[in-house]
Amino acid sequence: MMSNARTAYHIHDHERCINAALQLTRDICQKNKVNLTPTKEQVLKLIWQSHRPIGAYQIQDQLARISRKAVAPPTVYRALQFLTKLGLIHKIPSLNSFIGCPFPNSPQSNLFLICEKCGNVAEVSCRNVDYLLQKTCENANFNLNSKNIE
Amino acid sequence: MMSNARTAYHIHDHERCINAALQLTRDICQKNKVNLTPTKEQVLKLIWQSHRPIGAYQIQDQLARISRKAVAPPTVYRALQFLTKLGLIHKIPSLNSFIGCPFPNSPQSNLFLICEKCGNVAEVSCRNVDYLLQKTCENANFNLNSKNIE
DNA sequence: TAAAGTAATGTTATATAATAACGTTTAGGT
DNA sequence: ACCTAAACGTTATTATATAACATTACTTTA
Repeated sequence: MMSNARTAYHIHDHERCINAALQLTRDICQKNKVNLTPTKEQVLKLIWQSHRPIGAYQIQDQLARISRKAVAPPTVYRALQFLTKLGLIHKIPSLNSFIGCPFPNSPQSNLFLICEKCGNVAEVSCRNVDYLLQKTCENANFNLNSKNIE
Repeated sequence: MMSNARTAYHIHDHERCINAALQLTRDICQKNKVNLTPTKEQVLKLIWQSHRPIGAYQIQDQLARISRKAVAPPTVYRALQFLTKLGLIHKIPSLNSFIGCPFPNSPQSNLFLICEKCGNVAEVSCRNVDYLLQKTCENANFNLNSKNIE
């Protein structure tokens, strides 16, 4: 089982989280031959500023403040789509907000532990869960393509 | 394992689904000593018109047509909240829409199988899945209060 | 039955989230 | 310098959800 629950809910050196995410992001962009523009990188940083998911319009505000100019929603949503496609961030549908993926290279489990107290979200990747859900879907004659567990 | 996948994705006598849901709803309202008003019942019926989840504003349109008068969003959202609290319907966050619960009395699993082809949604209640998720959360030192699996 | 209380509904306005459509800029490649 | 494609900007609009307050309707009881 892979999880960032240990760090996500506890005090830790968050700079390391950010740096790790940035490094992974650069690697993955290079591998995929796509261009991580300043705006996109900034959006990623804003998402990684904490382990709390952030909404698109919060990102918009902060991005506008940092870049000292108006930012329209499409700018933000473009970056979000870009990052999502690469598996670098996830949308948490029930919160209409976005969280950085701590292990974008691993087979995506998309199992999120949302803390009701602090609002932080940890991600878990667990073979057992994946396997059981796969089996459960097969039982229902259902072909599992993607999943989201909150 | 409990599931309505057999019926949900196949041709069946849907009147039976609707009647069963209505009967269960009336029972549950009586048991909880709450008042199932005509509007609320109508909303439930609209949700149960198919196994495809329906959005609040689709409900609004149809409700307005049926009752031959304007219906504002709060009317719909109030009914939705009422039905949700009783476990009679569920919101599918990733679709911003609502689906009838086929077994509102059973311990809620909230595991939804969303068909990418037909859009129909089946619900599954499975002890194994519940148990494994519970365990997984415990491993992460996490106390599971509610879940949503799509 | 009148008054008071409470549950339900109506009404208006607004907040929040997301996308469509189209124009402009900009960074390489030739 | 010119072309092209990707990225970004701009304006407008659609979709989803809730806040705040007024009104109605039903119930209970003095």
